Amino acid sequence: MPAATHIADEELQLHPFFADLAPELLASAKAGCRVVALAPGAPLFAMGDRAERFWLVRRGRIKLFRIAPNGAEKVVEVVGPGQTFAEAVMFMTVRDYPVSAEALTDSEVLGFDAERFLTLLHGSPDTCLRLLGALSMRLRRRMDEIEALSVQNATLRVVTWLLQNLPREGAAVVHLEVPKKVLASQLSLQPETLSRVLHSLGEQQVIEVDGAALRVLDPARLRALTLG
Amino acid sequence: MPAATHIADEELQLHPFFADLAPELLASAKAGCRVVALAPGAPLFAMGDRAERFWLVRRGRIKLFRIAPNGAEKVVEVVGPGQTFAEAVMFMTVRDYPVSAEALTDSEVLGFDAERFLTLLHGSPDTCLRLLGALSMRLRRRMDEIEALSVQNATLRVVTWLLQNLPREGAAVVHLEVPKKVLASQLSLQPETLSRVLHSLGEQQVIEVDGAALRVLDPARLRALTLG
DNA sequence: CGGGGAGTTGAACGCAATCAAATTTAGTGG
DNA sequence: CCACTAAATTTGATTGCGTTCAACTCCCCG
Repeated sequence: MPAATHIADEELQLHPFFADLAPELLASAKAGCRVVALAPGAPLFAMGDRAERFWLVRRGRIKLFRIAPNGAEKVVEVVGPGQTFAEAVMFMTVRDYPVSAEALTDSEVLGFDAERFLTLLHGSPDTCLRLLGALSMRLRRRMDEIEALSVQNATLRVVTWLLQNLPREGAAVVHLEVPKKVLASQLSLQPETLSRVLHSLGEQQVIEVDGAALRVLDPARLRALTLG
Repeated sequence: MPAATHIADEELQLHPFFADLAPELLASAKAGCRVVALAPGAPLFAMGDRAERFWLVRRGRIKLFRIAPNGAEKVVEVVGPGQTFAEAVMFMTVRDYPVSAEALTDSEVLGFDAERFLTLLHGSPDTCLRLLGALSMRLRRRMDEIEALSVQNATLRVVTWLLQNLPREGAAVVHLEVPKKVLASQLSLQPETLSRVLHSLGEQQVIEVDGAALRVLDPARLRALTLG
């Protein structure tokens, strides 16, 4: 699919970071924007690269990950349409990407010039506050993850993830948007361990596993498991 | 020691968040400020409490931690003089503290009214940008920690911590500022495990343990361990 | 002296990682 | 539509690291 290089104001304004911008500031942001199309598996940037842009996903899914010195890969996050990533590098003195990014699926992302965006932030305290809100929420999620890694075992991490990804209403089914091994890495588990945990939860009649569809049979019991 | 209730402009301006503020804004921040003295072990707030203030340490050390449902305690961070904490709650819609805080030593902290500070941020984009920088750096550190928990074993976590806390120049000695069990919790280890790791590094002639003083005998070899 | 917390040491256990192999699924070209 | 290959996932067997439980030592402060 060819990249649509034109970017409508309306498309950007759907995102909080651009919603408050005065017309001339929005135009400036657009002027420094670049559209990038990515095939599945294609890299966008690598950890340590000089970070001159932050990104907004237009289509597809992008995997953010780190490679440890020993070669182990840890998936930090998977971002989808409408989500931004790597905004934080704009504000750091060492402006290097702290993660690598590559497409999981056929994707299209918008890259915004960090320097330019930083300049226009001076004229938009509202956008600054939205950014502060976004980073604060992310910080909290990271802290949740650190706690999970520190005190929860494999089953508990999977259960917590299920509960967090359960639709607020409607059928209690979680559809995996990524391969199981990617989910395993996000939860800091080996694929084998995730498989065993899901199997075990299935045996206990708590969930029902059908490929990428995880049906939660008993949400209450699932919640009870987290209060151990 | 009684709390000094007067707060000099100069004291605040040492901190980046206040350095850029126009005089009237600084005065406003001060007006909403409260001084709190804490004895060792005294709680400042608990996770889940309504967060109406963010804090600056004037003296002493404050432990930020979480208690998991199963009762396990995880120390997230220890903050010292000149450092702020819990700023992020200002920008979140659910304004509850995501951690608990208590004094490790005899301490004194300044608590700033979040609502008031949020208002004055509208008039100071520079301060907004400093906050964004601070949160971004913190976000990166959290990501480092997540990677460490995911891919490093106990020894590697201790070694990495040692390297990060080694003075840039001078004697290669790390003085523990907190009890070993607090450090263990920060590294998500049991106290017994930390003890064994330090003992083992001592046996290998990489470090020398003398109470709270950890002398690094061979920084190069320490660094080599991280490249495993 | 004596109590108590912090830290260390020892022994045994258990969870998840690792290694290995089978099996299912997905993707490709005929 | 099917055959074929590669990748994803599952299952089984084994190992090892860090936890857990328990006892002991060392200080510091009363």
